Amino acid sequence: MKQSTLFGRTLRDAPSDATTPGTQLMLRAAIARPLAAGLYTWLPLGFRVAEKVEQIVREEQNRIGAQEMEMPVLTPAEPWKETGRWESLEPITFRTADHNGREFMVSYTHEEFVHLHAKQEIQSYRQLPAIVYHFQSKGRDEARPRAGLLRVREFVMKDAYTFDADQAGLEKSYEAEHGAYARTFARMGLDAISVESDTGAMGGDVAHEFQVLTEVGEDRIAICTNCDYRANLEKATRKIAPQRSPDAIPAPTPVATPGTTSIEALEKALGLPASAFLKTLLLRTKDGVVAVVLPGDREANEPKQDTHLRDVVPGRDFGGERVDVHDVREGDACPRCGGRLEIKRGVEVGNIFAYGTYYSTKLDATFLAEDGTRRPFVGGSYGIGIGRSVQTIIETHHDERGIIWPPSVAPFHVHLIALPSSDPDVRAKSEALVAALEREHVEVLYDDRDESAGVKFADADLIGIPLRVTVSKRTLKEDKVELKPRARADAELLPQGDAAGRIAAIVRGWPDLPEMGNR
RNA sequence: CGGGGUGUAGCGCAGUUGGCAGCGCGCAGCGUUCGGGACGCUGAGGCCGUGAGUUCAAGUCUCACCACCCCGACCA
Repeated sequence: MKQSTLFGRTLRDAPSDATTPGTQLMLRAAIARPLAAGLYTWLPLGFRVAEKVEQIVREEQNRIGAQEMEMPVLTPAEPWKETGRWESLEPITFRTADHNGREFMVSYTHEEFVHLHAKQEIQSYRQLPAIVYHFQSKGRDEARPRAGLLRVREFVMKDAYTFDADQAGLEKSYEAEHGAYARTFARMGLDAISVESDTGAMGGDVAHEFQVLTEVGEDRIAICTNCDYRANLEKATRKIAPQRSPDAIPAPTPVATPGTTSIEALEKALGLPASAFLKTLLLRTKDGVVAVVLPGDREANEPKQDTHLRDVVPGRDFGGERVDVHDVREGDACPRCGGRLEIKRGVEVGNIFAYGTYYSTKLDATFLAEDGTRRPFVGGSYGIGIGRSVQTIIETHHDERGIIWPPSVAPFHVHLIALPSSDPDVRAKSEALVAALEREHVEVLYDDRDESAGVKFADADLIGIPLRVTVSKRTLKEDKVELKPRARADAELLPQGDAAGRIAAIVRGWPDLPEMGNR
């Protein structure tokens, strides 16, 4: 590929609204361009990366026996209505209707439809377990897209769906996907950790997110410094210190607190720490209004009342259901081992979710079991955001000059720089080397532009292809070419004659490369 | 959805009390350069986000709207 014809130019300055380092580099290196808020176009360089990320995901799904298929972007309303999601997803989905008024949703996910297919294609327990997956665009009407490709309104997601005959089967499939995810992210150079996550409003039993810890992440993860407990803050809990015995505390007495409507004000007025207070929040839920009582130092809402009670002990002085609805913070005790919890930011690059028979019972998706009864499929779904993964790779693989792609996902293997490209000899030798490398299936971006050395090197550092090969008048004088890995500071000179072979050997030695075929 | 910010050339920005719309980079042509974002000369490129209003005169003042970004809320 000649760089002079590349569609997409590098930018010396990042647009001023690009805030994260990765977003700035993504734009500067011509990976993708914004089209509207939360909508991005992959430029050729970025598209190549996205395809490699996809291919790695594909290979790891195939490895566990998952079968690739594809379901449409536009989905009919009726199945969504059967599961109740047509209504519940209303605020965050794009909808449309055809000319006859039939309603559609831009696919948000595909549980409903894959279940309908499973119902048709799988008749017997003998056909189970089954795992299918596809790569498909998802639409989400995010109120606030942010940070380049990290949070967008349309993105390609790999989503896989497992179908099993029973809970034990589901657990096996879930484990298989969990392992596939670990291999997938490791291959693309992402240090993703698996954390316990909230199963959402859908109920369900078990869910994990694969999180890459980075400052630009929008999720907060509680991590135990002592054991392997790791959970999204949405799900995280803590060990609560035992309470003092109620017997030591006198009966509650009213304390006048006119105008004191916040815990902060109470701390000042009564000279006690926030943790000494209880506060009540009224939450409007679909089942009516619910009162929640929390320790005063958790959350920041303001109960509106001008009298407070002193010496109140939960259980003794009031009743109610004990539920875990408070937040967890840095320094809290690990619920598992009592160790210290740290809070870190992370990007959720993937999630896996065992929902059991939630969808199959609603959609009447059943199979004939060994004992002759009809049973609902026991399922799970498993997502990986492709664009978000690419952006996260950039966020975690760069230096002050530019991107440093892991070889497995780099847009090209070699960036070959002719210096100067106006020199006929340099040009001829460069093109011969490009041809020799391509014969060895090495992917080469050939900088044939009539630019100064500074511009070419700066672009090479910015674009971040793993190997930089320089063919110049200077190196040719010694009958050599220069090889410099992007990730290292030092370069070496290779004899021109076996440069192609040496470089191809390095590329073949890289682990984790996806099988892209000839390109 | 609440709060804040920004809209001027492809990108980064300046534009004074309202008085001919500018700079740097990039782009085109010519020439000199050629190992870390070279230099000279010449040039192209603008619905100043949109619409009303005030004024002799609006990039600049007023109002409304739109878009984008940031914080929060919401959300796989």
